[in-house]
Amino acid sequence: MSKRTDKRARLIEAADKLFHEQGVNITTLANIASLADVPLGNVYYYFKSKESIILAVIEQRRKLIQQQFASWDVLDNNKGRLRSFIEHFVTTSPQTASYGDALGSLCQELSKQTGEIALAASTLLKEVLNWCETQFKALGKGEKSETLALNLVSSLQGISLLTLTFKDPKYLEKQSQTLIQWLETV
Amino acid sequence: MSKRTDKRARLIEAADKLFHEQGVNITTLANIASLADVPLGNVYYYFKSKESIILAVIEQRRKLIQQQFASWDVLDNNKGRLRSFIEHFVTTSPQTASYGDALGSLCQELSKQTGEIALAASTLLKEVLNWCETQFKALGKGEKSETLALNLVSSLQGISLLTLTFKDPKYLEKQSQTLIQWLETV
DNA sequence: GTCTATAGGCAGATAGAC
DNA sequence: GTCTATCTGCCTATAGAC
Repeated sequence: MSKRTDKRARLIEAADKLFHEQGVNITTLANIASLADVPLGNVYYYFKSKESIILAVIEQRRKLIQQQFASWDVLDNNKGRLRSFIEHFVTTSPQTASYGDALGSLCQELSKQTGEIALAASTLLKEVLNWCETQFKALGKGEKSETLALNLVSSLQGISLLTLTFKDPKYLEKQSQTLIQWLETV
Repeated sequence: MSKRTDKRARLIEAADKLFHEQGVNITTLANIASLADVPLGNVYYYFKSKESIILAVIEQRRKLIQQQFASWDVLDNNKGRLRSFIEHFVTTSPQTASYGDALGSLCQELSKQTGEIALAASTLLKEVLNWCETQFKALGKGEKSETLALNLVSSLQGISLLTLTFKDPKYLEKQSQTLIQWLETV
């Protein structure tokens, strides 16, 4: 791996972490450069603007999401895939209590901006919805699959906001149990 | 009404609008002063800092929420109160598609900050949860009331995020219908 | 009470030596 | 490819005339 790739990757990783923990708008290029241990002026060799870093972070998140889905897609059990999706929210519930859901926070913040960035963020959430819909279809839910996917994703996003607001992972843990039970009844 | 009250109220109203439409962090005191038609330097006669404006906006939102609840509390029909709450989200769905839910956006953004402000925002959402729980108790749901309130509020907040992300009020409209049906079954 | 002018600091972005 | 120094502009906040 070349140095170019290495530093670039470190900057994206640092930006992703800070965007999640502090928010995109508050995070400065100096913050990112400092965390990535890259001199501020050097950032502009890898990214032409803050906006292009944001886009790179979105694409990084896309890869991460696709990897998670790929790791669950190998499961034989149809409902097990959706259970894994829900349980993943429990795994990250402490971070969610401190900083919110990474994807939800990003969409919330970027959707108020105009242009390319808001669109890019929305396609991320769309991929999540599509994957869930695919799982429900594999369960034979047919036309209902879209609605079920919408219910699942919005429920997890909503409880993530409450978990952040009240700074308590219990909200997410409890709602996940409810959703796993719900999964058996639909 | 004194001039003091008038200008102060205009500043709070302008800040509330801009915080919702752009986000708290992006909004500058110059933006607020301009929209309220108050000279920038004069803002500091009414508020000692940006933080104190944010707190004033939160308290303004609290009054608004309490007024809405009071207007629904006069309804005789127990379920009708909760239906009014849900239908209110439909009424504001176009704004939600553009700027997100006002309360949810505020909590999302402020919860990542430390200190007094995050706490103040969380008590707003808590009041909403408490009101819903009270309504479910009036319906005789007893111990289940807290869980039901949590389901209702998180579902509305989650779908508000999707509505914003995909810039389409339909998400909120559809989910509201689902929730009103759900209300009959619980 | 009101408003202009501006201080002081920090943001994004660039120039140019190495 | 790398990094220091810095430009330019905007932000919060203040000073002080009226």
